[in-house]
Amino acid sequence: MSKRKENSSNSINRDYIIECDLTYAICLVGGRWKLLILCRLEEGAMRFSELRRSIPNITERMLTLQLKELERDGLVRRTVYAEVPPRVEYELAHVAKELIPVWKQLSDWGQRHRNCRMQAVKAS
Amino acid sequence: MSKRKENSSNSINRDYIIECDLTYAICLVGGRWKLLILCRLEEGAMRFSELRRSIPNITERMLTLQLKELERDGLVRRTVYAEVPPRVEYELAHVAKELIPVWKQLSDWGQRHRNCRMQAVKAS
DNA sequence: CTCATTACTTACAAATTTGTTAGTACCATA
DNA sequence: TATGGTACTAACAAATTTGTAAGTAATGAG
Repeated sequence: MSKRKENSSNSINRDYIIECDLTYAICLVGGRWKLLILCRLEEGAMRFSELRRSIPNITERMLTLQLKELERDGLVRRTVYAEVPPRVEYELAHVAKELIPVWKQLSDWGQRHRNCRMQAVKAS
Repeated sequence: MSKRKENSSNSINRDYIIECDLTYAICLVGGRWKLLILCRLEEGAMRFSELRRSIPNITERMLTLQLKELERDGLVRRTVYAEVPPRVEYELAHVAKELIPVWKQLSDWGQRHRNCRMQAVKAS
């Protein structure tokens, strides 16, 4: 999401894709780490380092990038406390909270789907 | 989704990501075109060429790729009719139909979010 | 015999996303 | 003075996704 080439077919298609409310929504929470981050914030605000520790595989760079995008897109609120060592907290914005029931359902569906698949594999 | 390098951190992280039911679900329908395709199939089966025409910007290659993945993941059923010229129809599998209400909600959320954003921009 | 249609496939290239490594500034503590 | 914690940033490289352009096989119509 850094530098994008304008007028590449690729970016033209991205623009086309987000005309649809559904794919627009998916773009906001898509990417490898975003929903994982959002889930962590469900219980309340967390510091950068807490998030980092709670998602072992993510790198600092990726966490920073994704948090920045989430903030830019209004899904996450960032609060800096003027302390030393620095303290920065992230929490779900209102719109993101509205999404919680939806991602619960998606998660349930994912679980069911996974089970179906496993059955299918067993049967073959 | 073609050749992947095993043991790259990238693919290790993908495996990690799909341990969570939610991100697993998102992976199944993620990618630029999948949900757009699934939406088209909501009303019933469609031929390859119909799909292609109904999504003007997609290339044949992308459509083929995404349909293959959707089929592999059990979201779409593919039926070949032994005719000439060939006729191949795609339709939502049962699991995918279960997802319809969820993507409706996501779509509604997307619309609301988009409106909020526009207001925010106007206000600034 | 030539052309058109359908549903693809292939080889390649461009663009984007993700990961690696090292570095920053601030201050507290040992 | 050296080290450690916090929340990052920057330069670079690797991996993956997406797009381009051309080609395939079967057959029917003209």
